[in-house]
Amino acid sequence: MLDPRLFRSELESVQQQLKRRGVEFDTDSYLALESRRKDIQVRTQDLQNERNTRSKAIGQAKAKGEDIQPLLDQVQDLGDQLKAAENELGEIQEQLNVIMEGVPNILDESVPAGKSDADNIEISRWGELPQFGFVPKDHVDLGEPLGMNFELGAKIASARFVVLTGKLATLQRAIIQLMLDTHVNEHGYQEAYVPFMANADSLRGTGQLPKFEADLFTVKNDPAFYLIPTAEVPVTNIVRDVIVDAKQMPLKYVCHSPCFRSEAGAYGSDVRGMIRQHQFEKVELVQIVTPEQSAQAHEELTAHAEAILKKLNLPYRKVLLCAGDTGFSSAKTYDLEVWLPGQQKYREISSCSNFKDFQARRLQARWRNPETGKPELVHTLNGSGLAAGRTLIAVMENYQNEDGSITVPEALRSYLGGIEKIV
RNA sequence: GGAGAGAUGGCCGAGAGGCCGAAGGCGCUCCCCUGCUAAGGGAGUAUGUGCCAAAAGCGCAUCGAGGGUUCGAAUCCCUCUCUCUCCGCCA
Repeated sequence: MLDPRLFRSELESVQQQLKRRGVEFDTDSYLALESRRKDIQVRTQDLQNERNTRSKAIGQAKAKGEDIQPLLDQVQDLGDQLKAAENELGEIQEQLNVIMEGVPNILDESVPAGKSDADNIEISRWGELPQFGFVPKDHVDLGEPLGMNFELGAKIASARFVVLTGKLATLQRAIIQLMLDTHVNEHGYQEAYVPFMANADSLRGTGQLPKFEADLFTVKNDPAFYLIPTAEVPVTNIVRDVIVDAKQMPLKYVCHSPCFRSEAGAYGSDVRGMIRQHQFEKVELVQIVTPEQSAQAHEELTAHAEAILKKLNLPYRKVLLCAGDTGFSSAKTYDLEVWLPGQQKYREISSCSNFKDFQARRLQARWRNPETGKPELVHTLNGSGLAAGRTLIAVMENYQNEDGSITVPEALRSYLGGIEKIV
């Protein structure tokens, strides 16, 4: 959510900013609603003030033993007026809230113009594309003989689920372990274990609700739970309604979790293989920082995700998302795309975003600025470090041999009992 | 699942219809005193929000959440959530 004061004082500039995303903000209906809000709020508070003053007078008169009946007569219809005003105010504020919650974050200045992923800007490339003396297979063909089974996933649950058995399952676990160990031991993150279901308040805090409910799986319960689409949700909500001690900043959490996504809008895309699943494993990096730290923290966090790709010697490129492709809550996002020889394409394996104070405002996540002594909104950031399922795919495809075996990357061998090949 | 107790500011804790945005303590900040240290004295110290360009100022709201009773609710009533204790069940 953006600062409501920004709308009141710099409406035109906000409208211009939103245009960069291709969002047309209807200032007329906003202004009409806002001026009603002002009128009614002032009237409501005046009435409340009057009630408070008169009630106090009644109390004092009673204490002196005076007759309070005349005073009671004076306030007779005040209650009804007040209730009507309060109700009207509540309705208007609700309407304003719906509008405000539907407005995406203001983009960082450095975000390039553009409409779709075709306009994203490649920042850098790393690693050498592997050369094969044969036609490389994709992970589906490679995986089948090794224990990757989509039919079983469909039988047990539905399409877009997979069963991994044997060394492939272990390989994925090893990948997760390598990521966690690296981020904890080398990058200074604190490991977190969190609920994999979250309530509506938490989803609202990180921006998935109310706008993106269709992307979530709901668990029947009263009130409903949602399966987390990313560990970002529970981890970032650690600081919801919290004033963080300045000494503890920045807070850096790393969390492995399964992620559940309905992929409602993705019919027909990436139906083959493990690229786009309803359930996948991810190691997520979350940072809670002060506003002045966030730009640098964003670069660092992205580098932390890159470090995993480097350890695994997987070729990748770093992309700065353009205005049209940057997510709703994000001010600026880097994607890391790993090379998949089976597709002859770079595919997203990590998305690292700086949300600035957008999530923090919804979350009421604050820190106490020692300079002002006042609580101020924190900045939140997160990024995949990395998506484990896609990392598994990337390892399989980049490390494949002509006989269909997979060479285990050096960095993972200690996690796999020293074996060098999966056959 | 059953029985009981509870939820008040950064923390502890008083408060039982009006004098309560809330005593007292701890912590923290500033000042004074003391040659160090320890101790002592004084002042300050919730959050959100409206009017306002902003500050100042003046309001409004908030005592787990939501409803209700009342001229007036931290306080009375109802519903819910969470925490703790005991019993049962359980990885």
